Amino acid sequence: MPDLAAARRVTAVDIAKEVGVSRATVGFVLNNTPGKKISDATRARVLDAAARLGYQPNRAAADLARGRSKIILLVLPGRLLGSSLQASLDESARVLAEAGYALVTQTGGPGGAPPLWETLNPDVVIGWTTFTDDEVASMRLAGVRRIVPRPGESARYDQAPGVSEGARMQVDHLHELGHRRIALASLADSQMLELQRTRAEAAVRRAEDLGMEVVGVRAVAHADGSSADAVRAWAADGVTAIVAYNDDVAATVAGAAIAAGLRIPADLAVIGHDDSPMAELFYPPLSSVRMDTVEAARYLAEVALHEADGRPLTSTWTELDTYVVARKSTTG
Amino acid sequence: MPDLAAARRVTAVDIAKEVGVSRATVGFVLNNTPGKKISDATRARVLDAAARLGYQPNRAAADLARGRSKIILLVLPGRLLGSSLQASLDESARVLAEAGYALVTQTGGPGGAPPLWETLNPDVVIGWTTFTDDEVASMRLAGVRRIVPRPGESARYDQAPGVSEGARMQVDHLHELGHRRIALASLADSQMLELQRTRAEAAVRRAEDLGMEVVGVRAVAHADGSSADAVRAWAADGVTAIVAYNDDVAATVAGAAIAAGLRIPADLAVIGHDDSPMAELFYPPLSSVRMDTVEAARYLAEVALHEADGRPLTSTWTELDTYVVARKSTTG
DNA sequence: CCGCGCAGGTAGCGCGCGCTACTCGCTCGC
DNA sequence: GCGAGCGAGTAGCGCGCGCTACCTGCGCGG
Repeated sequence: MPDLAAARRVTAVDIAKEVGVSRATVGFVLNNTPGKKISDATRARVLDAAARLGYQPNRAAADLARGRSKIILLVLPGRLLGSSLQASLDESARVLAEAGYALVTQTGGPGGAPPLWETLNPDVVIGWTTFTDDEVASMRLAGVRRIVPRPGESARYDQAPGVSEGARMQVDHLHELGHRRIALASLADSQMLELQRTRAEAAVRRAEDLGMEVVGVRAVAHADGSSADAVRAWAADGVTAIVAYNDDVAATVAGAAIAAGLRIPADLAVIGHDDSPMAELFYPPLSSVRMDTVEAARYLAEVALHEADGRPLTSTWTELDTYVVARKSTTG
Repeated sequence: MPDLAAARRVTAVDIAKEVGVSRATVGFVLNNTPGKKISDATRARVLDAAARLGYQPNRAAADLARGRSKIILLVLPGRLLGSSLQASLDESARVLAEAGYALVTQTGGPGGAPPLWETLNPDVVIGWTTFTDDEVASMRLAGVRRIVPRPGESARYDQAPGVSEGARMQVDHLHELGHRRIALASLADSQMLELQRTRAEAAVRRAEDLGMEVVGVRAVAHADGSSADAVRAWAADGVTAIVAYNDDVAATVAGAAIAAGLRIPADLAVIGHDDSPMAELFYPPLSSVRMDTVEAARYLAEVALHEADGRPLTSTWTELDTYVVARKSTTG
């Protein structure tokens, strides 16, 4: 039964005993407490003992003493967000982990599981879009003190280039290809109405600036026949290209168009957004807009550390790089 | 500056003072401590005060005193797993939240972000597949005591019907449609080699039992030309249907086939796995295999509570319901 | 009328760590 | 020669909660 010995976790006291110093000294060494001079000899012995004994600080105790946890909660709206971001989030997590923080992401909006901030006691909660007043109240009640974007500082994200820039580029792309009469396709059952509206507005504005005609916005779902209806209406209306809210919408539209006997892109060009894996897998491959999510993820980590540790912010959200990935759904 | 008052969170001491009882009493009431008699009158006053003051127990302190956290970490292998599961995970989270537990899911395998169990101090870690010895060692070091599936109890999941049943159903479906010569398509760059192999073996075995010919397994990627090559080879080989590892693979194959001028399913039928949203959005819509993830999610919550709270297990993994969703990629 | 038992509490320790407030001894400037 | 100053460390409190060990008053049997 070696479990008897292994059962108790190694604490700072064990290290102190082992080395022959006080527990406080151990703490100072392990935390690199600034303003505390510990001789290199002692420091080395403590670190050695910690490694040898396999010391792991007790999170709960540390959190309690510190008065805050080292958890950063990222709230993403459903799976609607480009999966490329999901991927580069790993990078953020790595950076944060280096600073001792755990990045927990929660997807899914209202009606789903109860928000993790109620139970996780995160130090910072970061949202992709602004939070509703109810959500903010709930966080406050749960003791969350750092919220990004700050309640009150209204929807910075929605106004940021990263959000509407993609929509503009979709339009530019179609314009370059000679399209002059376009329509917008959005998602019917979405929690992301605000984001959709923001993008749609940006697209319409750009199209008008370029002298293009915009027939309107249509909500599309693949379950009912709404996509078939939409395609028919567009065809009758002389529309030659569709700006889709995201790649799912683009695929729905493209599928319906093919089913209706239209050729893509000759009869109807379609461009999506987010450059999800499906954009490449679809046949014909879908043109899409890719955002430099690596940069976004890096920025995310920076904001988190700024809030949690007070580190300085060196860059801004606006530097998000966005570009069109042209594929056959527009270029043939 | 009302922050001065609001800054300090409400603790059990505040409630005790407010009600005029000891802090211990407050604790007994709030935790419904079994074996402790508290009069209904006092109980009501305590609960009332707690609600009025907006009391939220301090997670860190509770975890410290209890000696364990209330976090359950679920480790999923990448985004490869059917997204339908992802959705019904909300249900598990809800059940667990009711019991006071937070369900945190981590996706992404080795090479990605450092595992959350190192920083989150979860009470239970649940994996979709078995963990490697390294992972188990890392968890042990981090102080994780409850691991599912239990290290040692080898790969129950991989042998479970839920995992290979789908592969068998893919084959059955193609057999029913009259196909007698099939091939398997798998993913090239995957962290899920074990799962792929398990499924492939199951598919081959079933096909042989049914007297079908299996040409072999080909790894396919959409980036290089491997899918086009594969389609050409299959066509030359007289293969009439493809069993794809998942919907992404199915889409890749279907796209390559269409590009090569083949008709789907007349010249080549394709069936995917997981019934991801893209299966429905693809044109032609892809037949796929759907697993009853709601049931899986419910089971997951049950296992978690069994490990954490010692609640009894009432069902087993084997009851996972699996069925084919037939669409045009096989049925025309 | 005594004492026993039990409902209904209370006092306070322990969890492991962060960190402030102290001590101690030695060097160095004048 | 002496104290100021500093490097190097220690004692121990406080964080908020779970829970054990104890305490008290009251009803009731003998």
